[in-house]
Amino acid sequence: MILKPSRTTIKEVAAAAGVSTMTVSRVLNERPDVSIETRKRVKKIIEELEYQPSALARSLIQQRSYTLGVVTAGLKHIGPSRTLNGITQMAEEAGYSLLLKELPHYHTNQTAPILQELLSRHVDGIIWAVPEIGDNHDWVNELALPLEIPIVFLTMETRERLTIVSVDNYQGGRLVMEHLLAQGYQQIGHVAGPLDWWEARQRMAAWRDALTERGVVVKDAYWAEGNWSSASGTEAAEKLFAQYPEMDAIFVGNDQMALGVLQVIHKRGLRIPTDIGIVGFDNIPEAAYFYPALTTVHQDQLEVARVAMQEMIQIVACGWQGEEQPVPQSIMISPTLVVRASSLKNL
Amino acid sequence: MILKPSRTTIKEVAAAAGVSTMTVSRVLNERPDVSIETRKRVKKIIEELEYQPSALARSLIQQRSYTLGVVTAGLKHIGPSRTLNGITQMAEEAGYSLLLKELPHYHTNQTAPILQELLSRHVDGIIWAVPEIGDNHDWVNELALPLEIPIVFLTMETRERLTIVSVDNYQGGRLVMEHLLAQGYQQIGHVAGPLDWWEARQRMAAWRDALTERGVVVKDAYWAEGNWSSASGTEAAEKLFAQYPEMDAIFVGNDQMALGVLQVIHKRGLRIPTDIGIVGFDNIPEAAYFYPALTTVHQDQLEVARVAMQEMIQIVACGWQGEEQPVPQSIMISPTLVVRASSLKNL
DNA sequence: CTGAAAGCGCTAACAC
DNA sequence: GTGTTAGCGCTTTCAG
Repeated sequence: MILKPSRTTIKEVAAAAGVSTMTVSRVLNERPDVSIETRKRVKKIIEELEYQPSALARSLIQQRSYTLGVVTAGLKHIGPSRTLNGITQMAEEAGYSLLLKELPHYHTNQTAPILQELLSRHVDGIIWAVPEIGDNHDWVNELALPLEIPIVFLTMETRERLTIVSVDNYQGGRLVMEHLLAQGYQQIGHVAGPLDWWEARQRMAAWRDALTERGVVVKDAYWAEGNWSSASGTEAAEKLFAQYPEMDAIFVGNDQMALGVLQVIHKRGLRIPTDIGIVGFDNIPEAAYFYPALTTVHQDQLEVARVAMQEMIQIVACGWQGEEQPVPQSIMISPTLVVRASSLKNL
Repeated sequence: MILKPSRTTIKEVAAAAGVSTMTVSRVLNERPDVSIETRKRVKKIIEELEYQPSALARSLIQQRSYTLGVVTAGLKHIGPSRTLNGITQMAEEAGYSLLLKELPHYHTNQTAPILQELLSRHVDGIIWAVPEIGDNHDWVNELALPLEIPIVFLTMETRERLTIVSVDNYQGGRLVMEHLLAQGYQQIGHVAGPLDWWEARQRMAAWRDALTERGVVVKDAYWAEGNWSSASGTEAAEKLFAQYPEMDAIFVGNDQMALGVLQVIHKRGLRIPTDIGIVGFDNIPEAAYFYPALTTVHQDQLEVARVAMQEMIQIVACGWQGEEQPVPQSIMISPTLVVRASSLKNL
């Protein structure tokens, strides 16, 4: 089969079939009110001419494009790209095309032009898949609320009147702590991600709360802040060992930092998990092959995308049918703990 | 500022400014033939109404959308997402929007519908960023050649009449081998990626050629095939040690498999790089924090994207101006060797 | 310098 | 069942 660009128009098909463009249109849209014969004839011509209707022209007249805008950031990191992977799959399944924008930085005050551009391309909705860091979501009340098309946020702190889908990082942290405590670890330190990240704060809060509930008075010496990189994990671990020598376990804010932590532990000649237990967060593919294999928290990004897409479609459908929109809500997806050798003191 | 969807039309602007839509259009497109006063007045109204022209309507009439289709696969892996990252950056810079499609699998015979859909949305060109595996590019002669819009392929074997941009995997492999030989390693084994991948074959060919040039008769016992995963790296390493005990270095097809290989080496109590040297490929962020830090080959995906976008823009521009198209060519981007502890026998 | 008419490719609304 | 008219939002062409 040879593809031509969609330059064959409905007019040519109509002419070739000896009918009006309207009839061709009806055939294309599988309307019932076309006689069997005409339908057959038109379909044959469509095949022959390899006619492909213009989604652009359709979008224009139907005021609906079946296209969603996706805004992301930090695609070169595994987290955002996993999220995007989930979105592409769900969008495909739902019959939507995606218009992709990647922010140059996590922080950008250029959100208005980006929304403008997506709007100018008549997207039916927007998925904002940029992690919440510092004040990089401060624009939402000003810009997102008045937007007449739906916008669904991923990985953002709960806010009134907005539709948000996030993995429950706090719960993930609690899973880690329950596990470590159940294994008999007592002196649990924490390597936090950068605390301007909402996710890092959630994970840390879980650590702090779990300890506090056990009656531990959490001191500043018990934790150190990293920046998600393995290098920062190394630094943080050195610091922690210096200021908290009794430490017998570390809850590390992500797997990459955990890798850096492991290095420090090996250099110090400590045994894992006997002398010290380690747990990470994210379940990157490599984590199962760290030395030792790393216990970590798995986030189901496909599930996040599925829920986000469901919400989106529901809102779009309601707007389309003139029905009342569902109340915006914040939905949390539960993560799961993947237990491996690095934290299994009791075998 | 409050954004409305782009429902403010050029008509309303024209009415509010007391001019025809044509004049507004001229102002929008910065045409010179509008009086200063009229221009000012129109611009003011545009501001006030927050008017945003419809890119859709423009695309329809101009027969040009300033949109490119991007087809990718395996986004959840770091390689493809890095590539996509480069593409988004370069597209933004060039003023193009991106319509993203992710194939459900690397092998799919559903390429025609995907091209069709992109065409129906009037993309100006297509970037096919799916790695070449088995016969998953066999459709190109049939479908891509007759396409009236340009299509640029990434990471594909050279083919006549097609525009292709790839990292030179063969050269990368040669860099690895030069380095290992220079370090004094003699018995160099290879853990290949899955050999239906073009990239894996290129890397392996470099290994084989380098040894052959040194007068080594390459035996089947000297290599094993993996599937890119750390698990397969472990298996391959076990197999290699069994069938090639004299081995003093391993060139591993990617970093993730190298991680699995490292595990095996540690369990066997061998010292790196004294007893055995290891080199990977890809330079994933974690590689610098493997134990020991991994020597590997870095691929500049941003450069790949830049070159691909340049080619694309050039071809589009020529088609637009009715000029002759440049001759399709296959462009190779040189990778670089990142030397770390895992292969530094001589310090 | 400005506007009127025509039309990009398609479909909603109404005829017949 | 089918065709006609009108128009989505914009720009091209040509008149003035």
